[in-house]
Amino acid sequence: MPKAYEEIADDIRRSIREGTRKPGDRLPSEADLAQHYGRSVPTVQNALRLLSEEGLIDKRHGRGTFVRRPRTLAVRDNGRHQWEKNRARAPEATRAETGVTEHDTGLRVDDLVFYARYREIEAPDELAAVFGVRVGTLLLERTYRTRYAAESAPFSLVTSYLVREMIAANPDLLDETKEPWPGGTQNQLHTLGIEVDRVEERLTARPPTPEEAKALDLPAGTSVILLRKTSYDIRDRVVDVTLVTLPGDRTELLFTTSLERW
Amino acid sequence: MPKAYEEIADDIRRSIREGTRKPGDRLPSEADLAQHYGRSVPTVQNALRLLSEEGLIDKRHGRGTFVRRPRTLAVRDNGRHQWEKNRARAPEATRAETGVTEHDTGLRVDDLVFYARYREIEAPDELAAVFGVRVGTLLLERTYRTRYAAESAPFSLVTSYLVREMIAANPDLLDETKEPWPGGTQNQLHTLGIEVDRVEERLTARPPTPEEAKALDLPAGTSVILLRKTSYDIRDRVVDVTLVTLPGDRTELLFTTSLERW
DNA sequence: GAGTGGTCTAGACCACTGT
DNA sequence: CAGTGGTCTAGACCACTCC
Repeated sequence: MPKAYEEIADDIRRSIREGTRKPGDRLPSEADLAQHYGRSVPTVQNALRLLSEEGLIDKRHGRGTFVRRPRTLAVRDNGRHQWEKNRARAPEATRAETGVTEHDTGLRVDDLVFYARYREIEAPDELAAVFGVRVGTLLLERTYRTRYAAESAPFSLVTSYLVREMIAANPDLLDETKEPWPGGTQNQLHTLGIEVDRVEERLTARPPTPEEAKALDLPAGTSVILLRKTSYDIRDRVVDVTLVTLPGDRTELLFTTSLERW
Repeated sequence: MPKAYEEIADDIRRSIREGTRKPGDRLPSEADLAQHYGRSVPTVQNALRLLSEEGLIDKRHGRGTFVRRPRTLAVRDNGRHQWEKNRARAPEATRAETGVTEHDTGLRVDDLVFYARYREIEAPDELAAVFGVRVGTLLLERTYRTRYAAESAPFSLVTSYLVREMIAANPDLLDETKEPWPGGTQNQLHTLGIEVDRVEERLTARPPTPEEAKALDLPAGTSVILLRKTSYDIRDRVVDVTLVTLPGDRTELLFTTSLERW
């Protein structure tokens, strides 16, 4: 026994994949679709919800249902880490010109709006273990939001953790009003004589929580990519842990792995 | 005006986050919840669907609704590429012992069931551009499915493309019955004198298509990670393009970037 | 067979959008 | 204001699971 809402969804999905309906096209109203398929409105809504969850359509209250346009804007390249390291010892003027974010997006500093908040917290179990410190050790938690000047939602949620004691020798690093810091975290660590040796990034993906969907202005039918970046210095200490939440429909991550020559 | 189904969803979501309801717990039946909240059954179903999309609960027909257990099984590490390169020149006995998949998952060859299909296709626009060949050039398309012996669904969908002319010198490479090939693609290329220099991996995430959900046996409320791997040889030619679809709830990707010393 | 979730209806009323 | 999607009801019947 074929399920009515799946049949309707299959039919519309096919029309989108085949190109009969193009990105940006408006679908008939739910009432019209109900009549066309000889079903009730809730059944049609059921079908449309399925397609919405798959990311194929956008429903807009009061306006209609539209075929979604695919999009990917920012590319985040792991070459950024070497790039940032090279900049860490450059003169301030050079560092202030362009940051990693502009390096990623190809935009200029003026196109972006930056926000940072610092807070001190006591290390919970998990972070204490990663940093190799006792539970309760003071950490500096730094929260960042960056968005396009033209848009209202940030394009990533970033939280970074540092061990307070490790960086306290430079009081400027505890002061959120010094952000955005020219040259980024690697330059900040450089002022303390810390050299970053390697960066580990762990990735997973899942549907957004309601809070994430709201903060990143994500439509239904999108995923978030969770990135956990751990920086090690040349003495193999963990010097920074950063958690990043990225919108799956607007982000591409690029990792290049160079191999040793034979 | 608060929406009833959101209030119900918020209430249950809170109970899960706070730990009042633990992973594996069964929720009351929809009828019971409807009575408890003084709402109709469809409204309760609406709330539960929301939580299901978020990946918090699992609905199982005829059995009940359960708090989902988080899981991550396989870790895919970009160290795998150097590891595979080192093996590419090893004796066959060594190569046959362990493949990259076992390297990733920590399992033994016996725990896995392997499947491969080869097919020749004419290069479409996009692949032709990547390989730097004319549209219509013959490519070898290799489709792989690997699954745990104990489970029915594979844990990834893999499709690899090679330029037929580039590999035809070794007829064994055109024969799917030679799979699984000890030492993997890098050893296959090595038999032709091709040395892989670097690997580029591009990642995005999105909800699964119905086909992907079925093939990977994905429950509602999960995402897929799409990985597109491009291998370059030491002459900077593209020698392999591989598309991988991974279940977001069972996979963690790990990338390590080493930086040059000062 | 009892209990669970899955599908569907017919219709009401609300909320948002654009004219 | 007309048209659109959003929410909700009360109840029917089906399909799956387990005892």
